[in-house]
Amino acid sequence: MVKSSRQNAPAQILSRFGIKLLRSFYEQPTVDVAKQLLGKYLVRQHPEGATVGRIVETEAYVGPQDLACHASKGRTARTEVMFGPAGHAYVYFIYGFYNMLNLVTERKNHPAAVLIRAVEPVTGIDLMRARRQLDKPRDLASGPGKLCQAFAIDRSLNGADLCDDVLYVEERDELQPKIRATPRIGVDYAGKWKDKRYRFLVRDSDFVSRT
DNA sequence: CAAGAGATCATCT
DNA sequence: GATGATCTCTTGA
Repeated sequence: MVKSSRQNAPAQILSRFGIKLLRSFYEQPTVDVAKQLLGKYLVRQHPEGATVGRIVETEAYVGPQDLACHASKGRTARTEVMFGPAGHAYVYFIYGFYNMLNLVTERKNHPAAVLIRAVEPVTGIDLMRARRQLDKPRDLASGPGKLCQAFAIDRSLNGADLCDDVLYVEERDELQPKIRATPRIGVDYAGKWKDKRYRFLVRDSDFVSRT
């Protein structure tokens, strides 16, 4: 018995646990990172329990020239993290209510990041329900503000290293899903940059913020 | 279902 | 003093 279950162990480990993404992943061009994050798993460790979600929607904010990117306004206290090395969280507060989670990309002094807009709840669903005061899995993390609420992500995580153990992304045993690209949401002020197709969605996912 | 308003505060002018 | 990488609720068809 013991022997036969040991024989099965490697495959089980590969499918049940993922491999944490390395900093080199985040150092790639921002659009590539945004696309490749789809189908990977956002993991948040927390005293109340872990929450995990399959990333189904992202947006790329590619640098200071991108008028939708906060860094286009210059280097300030808020945007400082984006000017640092890749593989850190950029979390900011907006509209007086919501936090937004971004993952910093590219090299030091090139301010760019990927906004995580929606995940499909996988682990810790009851914890997400409690935090969101909602039952339906589809509504738990189908938007950047909702997902931060469900995952207990706030500005205390601004600057967190994604190569540590509190907040990170892992790859599981899954091929990259089919992708759809659209303009980004809520950036009408960004001139010619507002029409760039820098929003990426998993095709056919029911867990995106909007279609 | 679509459209609109209101909530509420950190950040930058 | 204005605004925003949003969400939820209300209204009305």
